[in-house]
Amino acid sequence: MNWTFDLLLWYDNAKRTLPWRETGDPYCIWLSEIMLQQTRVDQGMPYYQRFTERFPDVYQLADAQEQEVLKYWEGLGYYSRARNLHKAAKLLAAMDKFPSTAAEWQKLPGVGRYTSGAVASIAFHERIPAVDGNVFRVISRLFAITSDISKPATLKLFERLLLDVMPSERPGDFNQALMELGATICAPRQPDCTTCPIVQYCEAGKSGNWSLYPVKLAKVKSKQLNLAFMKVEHQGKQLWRKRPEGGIWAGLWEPYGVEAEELIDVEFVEKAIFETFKIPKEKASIEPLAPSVTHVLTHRKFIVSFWGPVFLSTFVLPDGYQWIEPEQVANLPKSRLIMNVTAAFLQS
DNA sequence: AAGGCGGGGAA
DNA sequence: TTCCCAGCCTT
Repeated sequence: MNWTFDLLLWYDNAKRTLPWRETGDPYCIWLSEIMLQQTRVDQGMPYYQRFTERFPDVYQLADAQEQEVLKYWEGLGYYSRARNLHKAAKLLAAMDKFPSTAAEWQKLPGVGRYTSGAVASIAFHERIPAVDGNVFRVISRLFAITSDISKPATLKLFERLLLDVMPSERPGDFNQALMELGATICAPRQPDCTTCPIVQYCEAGKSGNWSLYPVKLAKVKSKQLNLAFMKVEHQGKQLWRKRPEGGIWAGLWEPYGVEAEELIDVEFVEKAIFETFKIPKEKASIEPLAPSVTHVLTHRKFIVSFWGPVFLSTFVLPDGYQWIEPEQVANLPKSRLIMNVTAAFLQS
């Protein structure tokens, strides 16, 4: 007997009931894997429900407009996932059937080593590992591995190790069991080793040294940036733009704004408005629309202020911006930051 | 190999 | 605050 047996036995009894575990549909399994990238189950669940209701199969998704797909992703973050999902759906819809191997799945946009392994093992029973953050933690503790998990070579090491030990039967359940253990018992802090089904095999668990694993050297450094959004109006319409490809919040909408390294005060905003819209300085006088807020991301910290309103008598359209009817604003896909402050823009 | 890319829950 | 979550892509 070995640890893989005990792990699977535990999984059969203790696994959570999740909607994507109630189906064998590759579309649903693929969607769930994309949606849960760097995202907790609790956070993704309501999105999964709404998404599958509106896009029940790959053809419905492929036929949709990207803006509507983003609308259903609104607030979930990492929006390139939604755009790549949509692109991949178009490719899949043009095929006779879903690919059945991890190698084929990994050719699709947004599908990397983890997701391809997860989909192929769960939906098609291919004997291939799926190493995510949970698996890194469980396996590094189980074997007291001190390799830096932020290095690609360490991922290969873990995949090699798992390929050697994973059972031929139920590879998908085996991969999910590792993730389930990491998510429910073998937590980053305060793991519950007393209820762990494989603690007797675990180097870290037996010695109480769980806090040493996994080893992760790279740490993201957060940069601070200042943003100012302005309510600019012309004949009852507001100035908004769809953020360009390539950067943060790509494809999502926001009101007219400026960004700067330095603090953005009223003088800064008045100067920006004067230079952009060429209106008389005395008419460029504006005030705060709402209190400033701090918006924190993993790699950014934004200090955000809101100004206006600015009424334009002449029609000025900065590059990339459009005039939007206030009633249409609700339909635009927006980042969480913009979702939070849209009300202040509409009412004031 | 390194950095960009969201948002939220937990300690 | 800090960590990290069913990671992927570009440079």
